[in-house]
Amino acid sequence: MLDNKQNVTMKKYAEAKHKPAPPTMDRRVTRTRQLLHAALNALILKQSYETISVEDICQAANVGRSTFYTHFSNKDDLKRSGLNTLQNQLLDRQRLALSHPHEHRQKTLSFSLVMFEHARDHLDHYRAQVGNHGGTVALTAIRDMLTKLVRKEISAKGLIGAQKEIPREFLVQFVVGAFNSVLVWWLDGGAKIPPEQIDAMFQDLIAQGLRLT
Amino acid sequence: MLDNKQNVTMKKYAEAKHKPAPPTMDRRVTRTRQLLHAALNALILKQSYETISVEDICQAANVGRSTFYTHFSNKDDLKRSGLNTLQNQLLDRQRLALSHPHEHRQKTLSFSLVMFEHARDHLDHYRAQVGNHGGTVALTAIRDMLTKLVRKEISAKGLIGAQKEIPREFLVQFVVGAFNSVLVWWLDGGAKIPPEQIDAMFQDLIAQGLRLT
DNA sequence: CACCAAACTAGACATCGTGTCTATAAATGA
DNA sequence: TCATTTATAGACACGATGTCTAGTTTGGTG
Repeated sequence: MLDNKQNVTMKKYAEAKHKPAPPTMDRRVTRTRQLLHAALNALILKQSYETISVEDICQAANVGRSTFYTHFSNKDDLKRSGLNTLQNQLLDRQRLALSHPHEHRQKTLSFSLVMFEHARDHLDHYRAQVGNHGGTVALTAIRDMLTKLVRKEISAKGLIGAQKEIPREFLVQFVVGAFNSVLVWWLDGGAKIPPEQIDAMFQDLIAQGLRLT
Repeated sequence: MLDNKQNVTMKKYAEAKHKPAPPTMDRRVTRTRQLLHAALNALILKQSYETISVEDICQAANVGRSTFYTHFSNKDDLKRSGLNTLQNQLLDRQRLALSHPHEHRQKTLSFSLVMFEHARDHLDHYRAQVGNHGGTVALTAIRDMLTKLVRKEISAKGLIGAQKEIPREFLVQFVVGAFNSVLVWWLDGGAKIPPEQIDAMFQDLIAQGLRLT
């Protein structure tokens, strides 16, 4: 029932979740997918993700609607797939950064700068995928990934005084929520502030708190 | 074109955005709306908001689908309308709290405790409307409201040292993001921790920052 | 270059959810 | 009781989704 001829053929390229990319990929496949991703990203910058139809994407990409469904099972699938590329790059950088423990300042969370920089380097993708217009799909994915990262970073470090009695998960949610919010704001504003600077601001608030008079 | 007989009649009760409630309301109207709200809230606790159809809601409420549309223009409208009730109550409490300046601790943001308490007092509503299953509608609304509140609170107070150079809006986004995230986490977990305690934790992190060793 | 397998495509199809409208029955409040 | 307001079933047009078929085009390989 499920083994449709077309689907079976395309499964050859099925992105096995975490393997890099199949050795060689038919040019047409590459082209089509790239066109669809680009089209979606372009559309998101103009209208909200929810209001975009598969038809719209195909039209913008100049690709037949039938073709869309041989590559992706629906709109969310397309979006997620685009996000995965970014995510893997990001995780690679993250690992790289952590593998240099000499620069690893102790009292600091290290995930944020890497992420701000990565976002700057792929600004268009990020604005579409993660910005306000991008809908829930990407934000959920990013949030999940961040949550794991932060959980690990916080667990690896100790806490001082009264904060020992605060549930770890509370801290994680606090940090991730604050970061996510700031990131979206930064992206929607066009990422005018340089990564190092916005990260410094974020680190300052995380470490020092909000100092009101 | 737009003046349909039914719509015109129902407009009598149109909630004029911020006026309290019409003097007398037909029993049937009250009953129907209440049923629909309850049904939606109940459904949200079982499945995600996006997957719920108007048909589903009507079935759960035991109300004709035609009837639905004489009261609300769509699913989001119903949701928002439910949220408005909560919001107005919350804003009232907020005003009340601010009108007692003697308890008004200076170096502190005051919105959070009021909100945690209000959430505790209407837990079922909140879990449905604001929790993770609740979709984007409510979160957006809550976020907007919070943003205004926090913006006002921060502007009213001064900042110390390096933080003077951080954009106000950055601070606002940081605080709102952190709070929202914590609130959702708390609600999804069943709000086991008492409001005073979770607020103390929040205030501690906002004021002192994350103290890592 | 010629060929075959793989990818593209238009278009048909069934299905579902939406929002509007009409005509009728039922409930309400005066 | 009675005029008015609601509730309702059901029909309708519409648009989007996901599947499928049959025919065309394309790219990689021998």
